[in-house]
Amino acid sequence: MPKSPRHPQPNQFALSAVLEALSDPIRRKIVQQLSQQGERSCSTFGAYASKTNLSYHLARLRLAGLVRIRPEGRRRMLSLRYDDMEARFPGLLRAVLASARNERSKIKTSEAPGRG
Amino acid sequence: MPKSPRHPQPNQFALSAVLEALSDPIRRKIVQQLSQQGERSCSTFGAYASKTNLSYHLARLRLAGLVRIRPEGRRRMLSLRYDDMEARFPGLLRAVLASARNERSKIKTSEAPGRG
DNA sequence: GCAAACGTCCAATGATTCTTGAACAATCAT
DNA sequence: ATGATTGTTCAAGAATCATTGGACGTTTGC
Repeated sequence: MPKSPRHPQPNQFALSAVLEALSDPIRRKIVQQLSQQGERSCSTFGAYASKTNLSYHLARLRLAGLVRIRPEGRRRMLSLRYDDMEARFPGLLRAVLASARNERSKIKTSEAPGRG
Repeated sequence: MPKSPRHPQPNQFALSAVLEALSDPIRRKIVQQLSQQGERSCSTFGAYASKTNLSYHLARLRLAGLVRIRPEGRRRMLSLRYDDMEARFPGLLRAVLASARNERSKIKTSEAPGRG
């Protein structure tokens, strides 16, 4: 694998890039998992996209400042840059994660209360 | 002008559509102005894009659930659907608006502490 | 060195998005 | 009805994004 990739600093984060990154369901899912389960290798997310495509999505998350990628052996460990995001855009990531959780339980809201 | 356009209900709002809508600087600027100055006519935002292009951006905001468009005479009045957004995705719009305000004051952060 | 495991980089393709201009529609004033 | 105002709709082009396959680089193990 190539060298360690570039990571922007918090004061370089662009709101447009962050929102674009989070607007994609695959990328949002990855961010969600990282927030729940902590650091993980790229291959953990192999089910969400092909190898190449996953690399593309991870690069977008990285360039937006949302994730950090750290080489370890022949793997690359992914982690959420929650604190950096919080420093730059307070409350934003938290709100998006909460909204994503909330949306999952969207199906069926008003209708047929029935008995169950 | 055609009939009154379609507006989705809060339980139909999609997080991806909302984040996509807010990821564009022009659309975010419009949302920002609406949040600060209340209801306004489309033409108020004529400086941000051409007539046709503006109509396109406003349609995206509308379909995402972010704005309501109401015909009044020969104008169309725009307003932010803040409460509907808050009901569907609590804290999200507030966080984005705060982030947008914050970003504006980004230029020059760490450098030349000097004496002032 | 050679092969397998894990990912990245590049070029190409298909799908969306953004932007524009021309034509159309509704309202207001004369 | 005529014309000006205010926006929408349609078709088309430019730009960007998403996805894929093939080649390549790095680490691990024989």
